[in-house]
Amino acid sequence: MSSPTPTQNNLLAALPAADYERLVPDLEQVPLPLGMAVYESGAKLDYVYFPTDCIVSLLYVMKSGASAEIAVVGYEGLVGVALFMGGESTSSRAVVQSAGHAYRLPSKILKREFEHGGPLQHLLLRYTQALITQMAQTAVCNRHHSVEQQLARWLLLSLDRLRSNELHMTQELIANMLGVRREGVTEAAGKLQSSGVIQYNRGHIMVIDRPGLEERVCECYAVVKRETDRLLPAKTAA
Amino acid sequence: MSSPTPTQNNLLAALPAADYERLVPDLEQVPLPLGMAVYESGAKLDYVYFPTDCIVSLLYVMKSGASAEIAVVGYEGLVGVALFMGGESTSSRAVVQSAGHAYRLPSKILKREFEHGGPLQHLLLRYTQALITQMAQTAVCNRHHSVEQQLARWLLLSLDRLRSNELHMTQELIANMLGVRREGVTEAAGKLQSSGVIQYNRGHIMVIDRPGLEERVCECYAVVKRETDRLLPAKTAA
DNA sequence: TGCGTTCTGTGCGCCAGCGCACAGAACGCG
DNA sequence: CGCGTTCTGTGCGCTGGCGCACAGAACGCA
Repeated sequence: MSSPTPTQNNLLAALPAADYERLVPDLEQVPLPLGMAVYESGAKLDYVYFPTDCIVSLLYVMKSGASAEIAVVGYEGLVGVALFMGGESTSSRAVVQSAGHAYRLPSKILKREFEHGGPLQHLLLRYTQALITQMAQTAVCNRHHSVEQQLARWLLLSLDRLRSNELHMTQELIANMLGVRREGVTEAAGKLQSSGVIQYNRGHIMVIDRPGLEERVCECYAVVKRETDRLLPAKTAA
Repeated sequence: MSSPTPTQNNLLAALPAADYERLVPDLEQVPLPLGMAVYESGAKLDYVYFPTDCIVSLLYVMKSGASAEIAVVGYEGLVGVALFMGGESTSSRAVVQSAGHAYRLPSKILKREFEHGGPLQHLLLRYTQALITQMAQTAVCNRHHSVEQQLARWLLLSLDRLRSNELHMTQELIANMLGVRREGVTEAAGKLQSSGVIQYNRGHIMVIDRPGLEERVCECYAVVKRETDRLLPAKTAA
């Protein structure tokens, strides 16, 4: 597997050529190993990250140690929206959930470009709105849906963001993301497996019947997907 | 009670004089009656609303009819961030939760001003980030905290946004916001009342011991408040 | 090959919150 | 003043998810 190019990130790919060319010299590819904290709660952001083949979870960790995922970011987005929103930091952490690579850009550069307005700014703001939709729907899902439905939603969202149908991830980790017990994930995954929708194997999950999975998911997935597609039409230019 | 002025909305009040003066002619005060849908899920936004003495809930209503509040907006913010984020619409509804007034501004005008960049843009984006924090924390709270804690959080957030210590609101409505049973609210409110923290009376709630209430709330309230205060320093200029 | 470690499956008892079904209490309209 | 309507309180039984405690299974390193 060769090293990914910047245009494998949809936001970078969607930039007008002129903007893209101006950014390229400052883009630096970095490997993002599993579990790495891309940024910590409350910390100032030195870089923003454009994932190409990894996923990063935004999650909040409570004083008690319990945690909950707020949103997940993959090749369709960037990590660090707080930078250009003006806050410089957020109360959540960003953790690599599936190892891979990202291009990072110094905060200063992104801010400068953002301030120019125009397509780059519009693109980033539209992405931010897609992220907002994801957060809102996470709140709703947390309130009303079963662990099984949430697991299905989480799988679909994650796999969409990896352009893949498999995932390396222990049940323990998934439980942390969903903010539920590990045993709850075991049970839910067991049901999905015995219905032939997924195949689970010690930290390796594979979706073998995507339509089947989509039948079992709650409406939350579709809401997020529809809104993401609406706000971020696939690659425009490079 | 005389009619509120635009500067009772913190965002409007924080604008530089020049920007404010430019907007004033297009600001129109409107009464927002209880229960009014300021905008519907998926609908195009014709106006944005700057509340002065009311609160508006952003909530998502599921196909089943069940609902959950995503965030609440008062004099500190505006309703309709999707407008300048580029989406023009959102998947949630905005419903008046406590009647009062707002100043509304035609979408076109706000968009034009936003595109100029500068203080107005920065202010709106910072507000949006505060809103994001609120949504994220709502997701966390929905996952991990008891109805009583959530009720406490909701009361504090709502009252902060009304600059008040009382609220007209039935338990039924609160239950809709929190996405729980009405009986659950009755029970939680009963506990708070018997500890002398609030006083409840047929659609009329009054906080009589705010420190007591703050002792019972989960950390989610403080996170949102701290972040809101950080991002939106109180009135700057008018 | 063997042994520790990590991951997954299972079986409890427990409890918060749900759904439902009423009863009383407060209000407001004619 | 009386009567319908709205709001609040209470009492069930039920269930999904929690916390805990193991046991087996797979892996990986020596």
